[in-house]
Amino acid sequence: MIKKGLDDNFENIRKIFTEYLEKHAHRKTPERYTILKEIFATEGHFDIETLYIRMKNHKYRVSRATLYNTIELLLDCGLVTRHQFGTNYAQFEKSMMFTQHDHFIFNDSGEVKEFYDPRIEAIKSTVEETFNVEVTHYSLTFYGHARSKK
Amino acid sequence: MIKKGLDDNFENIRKIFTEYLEKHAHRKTPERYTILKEIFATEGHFDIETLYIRMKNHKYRVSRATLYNTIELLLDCGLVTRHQFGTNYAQFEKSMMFTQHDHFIFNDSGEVKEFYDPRIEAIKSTVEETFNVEVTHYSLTFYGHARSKK
DNA sequence: TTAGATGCAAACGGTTTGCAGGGAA
DNA sequence: TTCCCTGCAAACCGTTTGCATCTAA
Repeated sequence: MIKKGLDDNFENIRKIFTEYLEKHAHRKTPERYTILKEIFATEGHFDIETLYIRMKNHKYRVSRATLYNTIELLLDCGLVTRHQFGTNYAQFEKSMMFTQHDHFIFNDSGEVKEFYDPRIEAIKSTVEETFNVEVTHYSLTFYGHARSKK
Repeated sequence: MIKKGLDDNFENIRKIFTEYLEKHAHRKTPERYTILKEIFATEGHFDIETLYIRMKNHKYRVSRATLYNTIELLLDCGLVTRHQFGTNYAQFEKSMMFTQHDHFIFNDSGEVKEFYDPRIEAIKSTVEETFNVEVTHYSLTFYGHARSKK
């Protein structure tokens, strides 16, 4: 049951990607679909190198160039989100349609926690009014460490 | 009057840096003080390359290596803050002791606006309680564009 | 058939590092 | 005098690009 649900969900993702590719007259290559599948098959955040290694381990050889190229498309159609957690390399995660969230990063390990606080929307609105702008996206990240137990 | 006030303020900054260097048994080299001065003499955000060029124009030749080295010290003693606005290079700004603020970035030009909304503190507290952590710092950045006038 | 995509490797650009020479303590 | 710091240039590493080859349409 659950398995089927997940499959159905991925079918939907696949369809979104297909529609996007068709709309923009991009080719539907097997590489692109395999990358999409690999990304949606795993949880959490990843960087390009990790994804590259993972696909190698799964016996599917793609070039880094194609990974960068495809990630670009996935970002453009909203299926993947890009983060830059204070480092000089990018991290990504599959978009979770109905669960907008922000991040807490452990200073030492880099471990990522997710949360959502609706009050951020109020701040966003205020910023939009203050500068007379339209916010397209935002990034809220807290950094810190476990509380020292007393 | 105002000029004097600024100078006094910089004297104070200088003193903070000196105390930091002494405390950590780091040498008080002229390069380090010149870099500090250059950073506090200008407004807004900057990256290493910009600072490098600017110092060259002011007829003071420093190596990039020394800039990176010194910035590290300034970050460590809290006189400078580091940002990574979604790019793969870092931007910095002098710390403004009494004016905590966040950023709005224009997607096209990269222009930076600053704001402060106290409601972020409430979100921070909630995150600390939720994950039982202590937040050491955070980053809140909105990205967007000017409102299209109708 | 052909324009767009892939794979490979070289180029790029910000940052880091190794090392010889220089200067603060 | 000592050894930390500086300047220079090479190394690093994530990302981008050029190009020959391949393939979806």
